[in-house]
Amino acid sequence: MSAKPISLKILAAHLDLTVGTVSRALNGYADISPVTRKRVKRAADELGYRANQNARRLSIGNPETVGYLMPRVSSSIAQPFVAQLLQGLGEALSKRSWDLLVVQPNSSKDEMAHIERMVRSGRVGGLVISRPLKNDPRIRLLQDLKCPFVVHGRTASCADYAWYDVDGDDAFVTAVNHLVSLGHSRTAFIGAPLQHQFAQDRLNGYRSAVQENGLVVDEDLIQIADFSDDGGEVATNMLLDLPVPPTAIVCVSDTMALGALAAIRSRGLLPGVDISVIGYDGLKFGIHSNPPLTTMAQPQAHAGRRLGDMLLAIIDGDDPSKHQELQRAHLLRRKTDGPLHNATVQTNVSIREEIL
Amino acid sequence: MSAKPISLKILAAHLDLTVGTVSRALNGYADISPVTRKRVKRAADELGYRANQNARRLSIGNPETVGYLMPRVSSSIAQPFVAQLLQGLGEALSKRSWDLLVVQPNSSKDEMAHIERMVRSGRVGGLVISRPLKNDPRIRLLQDLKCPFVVHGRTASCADYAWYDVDGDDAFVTAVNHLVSLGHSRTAFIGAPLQHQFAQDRLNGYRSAVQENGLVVDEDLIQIADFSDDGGEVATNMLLDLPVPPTAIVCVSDTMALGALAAIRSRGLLPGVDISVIGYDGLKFGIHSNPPLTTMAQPQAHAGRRLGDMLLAIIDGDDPSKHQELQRAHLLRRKTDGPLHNATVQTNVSIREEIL
DNA sequence: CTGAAAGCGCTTACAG
DNA sequence: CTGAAAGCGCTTACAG
Repeated sequence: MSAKPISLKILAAHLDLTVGTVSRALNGYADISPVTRKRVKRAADELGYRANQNARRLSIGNPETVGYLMPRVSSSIAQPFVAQLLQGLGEALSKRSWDLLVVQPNSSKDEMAHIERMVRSGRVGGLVISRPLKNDPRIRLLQDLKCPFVVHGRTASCADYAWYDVDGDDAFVTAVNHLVSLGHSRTAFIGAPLQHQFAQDRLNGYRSAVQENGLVVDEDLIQIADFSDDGGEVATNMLLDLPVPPTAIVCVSDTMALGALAAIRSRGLLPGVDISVIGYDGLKFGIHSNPPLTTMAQPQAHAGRRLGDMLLAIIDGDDPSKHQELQRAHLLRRKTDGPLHNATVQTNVSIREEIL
Repeated sequence: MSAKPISLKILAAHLDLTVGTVSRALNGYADISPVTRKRVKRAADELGYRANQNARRLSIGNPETVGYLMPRVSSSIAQPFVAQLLQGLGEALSKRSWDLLVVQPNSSKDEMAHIERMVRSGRVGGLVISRPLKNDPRIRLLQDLKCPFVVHGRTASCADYAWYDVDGDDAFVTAVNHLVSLGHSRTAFIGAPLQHQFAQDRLNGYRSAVQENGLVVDEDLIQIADFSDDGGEVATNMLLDLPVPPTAIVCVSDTMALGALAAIRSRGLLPGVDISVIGYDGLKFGIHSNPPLTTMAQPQAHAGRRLGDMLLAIIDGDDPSKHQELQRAHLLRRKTDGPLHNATVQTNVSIREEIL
């Protein structure tokens, strides 16, 4: 189908030189006379010669490629960060003109098999993985395979590998403190399934912040749901049905927070006035929600870039544990956080009494 | 850094066979005795042998890899479709265990260079590109290089290559007709820069629908702006400042429509009541806008999958022009479209008079 | 400064 | 049914 590319051999023949000489000229070896170097480069340009990468990489024994394991199918709203991450990774790799391979596994088993195949077949020199589970088998596998890797996120015991993460614990302390300062003493937490380490971290932050403010953690105020807007909506409905509903909610993601807003509005309540909601991520979309979503914004523009740089450094021989970067999220106030509104703080018991 | 993978040579030595025999056994050649085939496969499994892909691909002369050219940095809201597309492409390729390479160029020049390098260096056997320009140099280049490719979107003269597109012309006819049926006779169009073919297609649909309904195209009602929510907001403000503002607006994307909603709300008007707005894309996020966004939804879940299948078929030798697929968008009514509301249809002239 | 040759790890006609 | 050998297109010591 595609036109046969010209090889080093025919370029050499064209120049009346040997392939070895041409190769060295092209690769800037010092022991080539300036004049033939010029000649060779010119001819290569003219003929559009490009070294075959499979051959080159086989020869030098380096795949010059890293792989990115896409997070498995999550809610369609949640994906925007993937494009940004790829962008950053690509930038980092392009400085050395390495390639970026993406892999999307269907199941956990599949994922493990993919990893093993990728590294054993010499296709990649390193891997980046996202959103680790609490006890992530991929990390163990990569360590066993002695394959350089970096993780976007981190697990509880993360001392011996490289990672880039945003401090979810800290973020939720900030969020809860902010709500307390607005007068809220019943703040609920809407979380994602706890096998994800990030879900656990954020819950930990919530718990410790509640306690540090001299309040008691009410387990009824902790709702774990599907990591989606629908999940957020379901969880919020549970909370609003409590005998004593919360006056504020922190959500593990902006997407879930959008579901929370929907549930709140559907009851005729006003987010930010009757009930405060704080999301997490800082998605730009939150500007357009109803009302605009207050959120803990994470500085994720550089994540891909940093992860790429780290991985390259590790492949070059750096100690992975030297490459660990913890960023902080910051409170981005829009319109869904507000002072405790006493008039509307009523229990469902009293509402029911009114109805009866 | 990474553990040295075991090669065919050492696997063969381990089995007391030659590499040729082992290779054929592994690749299921018929002329290998069943018993040694079993023996070989078992040993391969036990030792975790995986054929080195650079060597294999060099030998068979097939990169077994396709590349995806990421659209250049667009607004962060607009990116979600990238993840979906990659997912679909990955699925299609995985059936034959081909690899997916992603490339993100920084400039148009950079992009052309990338393409040339990718194909000339034998890194990819085919390429998929997104969002073609009206006269897209990438298409010409790929044709010159005789490199199999498919395009996500299409240009005006698209007879001789493979593409998958959603009919933007048709979609805007549908949108305008719908608004006309609601009583709107002054519908504006908010578009993106016209070098993008999709922007032109959608404008064409708008124009012809207006005319087909016996109305006159008012050039003041056509606003081209930056392809972002801010662009949509700016354009809408221009429209609302007209002596006789429109009563409805169709937008070239949901993202721009969100900006339109913001501009409308900021004037104390109600989208869907005072002014109708219809977006394009069908982003799930539109459920959460204020109010929920009516949109022309495109069935993009399968785009990646289809494009991947097409590309593979073309690489196998199919005629590219046999692979052209045009999907239709459908009207997804949420809350921003409504009947013409006479009470609020007032020109700015009258508003100004009130103020004076 | 350039050439001749070995090697990277596979696949695949060709013998036997 | 298996072995011996050539070849894929590069890179890189080693001679000279």
